[in-house]
Amino acid sequence: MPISSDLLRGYTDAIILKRLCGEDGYGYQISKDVSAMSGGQLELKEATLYTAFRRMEAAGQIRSYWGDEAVGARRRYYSLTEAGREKLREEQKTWQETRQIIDQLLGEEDEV
Amino acid sequence: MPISSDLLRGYTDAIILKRLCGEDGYGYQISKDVSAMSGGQLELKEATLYTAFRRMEAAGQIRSYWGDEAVGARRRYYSLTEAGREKLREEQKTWQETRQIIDQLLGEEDEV
DNA sequence: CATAATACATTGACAGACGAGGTATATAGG
DNA sequence: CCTATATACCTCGTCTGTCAATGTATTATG
Repeated sequence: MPISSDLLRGYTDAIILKRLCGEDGYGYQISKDVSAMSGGQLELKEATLYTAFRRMEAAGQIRSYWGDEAVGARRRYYSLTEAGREKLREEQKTWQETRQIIDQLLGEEDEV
Repeated sequence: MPISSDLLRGYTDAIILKRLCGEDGYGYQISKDVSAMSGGQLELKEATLYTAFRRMEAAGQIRSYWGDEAVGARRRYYSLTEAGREKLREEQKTWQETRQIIDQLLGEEDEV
């Protein structure tokens, strides 16, 4: 049973930025990478993915360029900008805070 | 700087259910309790709160009744149903999984 | 007697997620 | 050769949760 995407709302961007942190990537690949990294539990839907790319490119957090594949379908690669790197740092910090608060507010399962 | 509620999206219900787990409560009180329990970092906005009450009551997770205050403004109290208790357990479990996945996908701040 | 705190509630706008639909290329199997 | 599958891109319209704005009423405080 995959994780409800509604619970991930707001973290899509951060997850993509983190993936782009090491090296550039393209949509389909990023989707598969994230899926693999979560043990198949999280799957970024295509519509969600491309919406995020548009949003982040408009915000100057990523840049895109077409790959020069000789064969196969064309790929649009994305790379992190300095603003994107900064955004990622912020998001990671926010996540730590958010995590702590929810932990505190939800308590332990055996307390119910 | 309070936590963006957009990052909490989907957890509002769970947070309220958890608060109602110990004893019944009314809107304004729950709002203040949650605020206090988060060290003032999370504030459930009124519109969000009442939307959540309607949603959860319709789903049979909570029940409501008017208090019998002799003085002061009337209060509508909410209590957890068995379905609500079950829902809370599920949400807590989901949170543990979600937390782990995001941790894994976002990595450490100093890795950026 | 005005202000603030308590306490309830609704409406309409906004933003993110995503199902459904579309395009095109390459490969493997029958 | 044809079909199915995988790769790879994209958009439109819908749904849902959040929240600013707005409204009501009661009680206490200065």
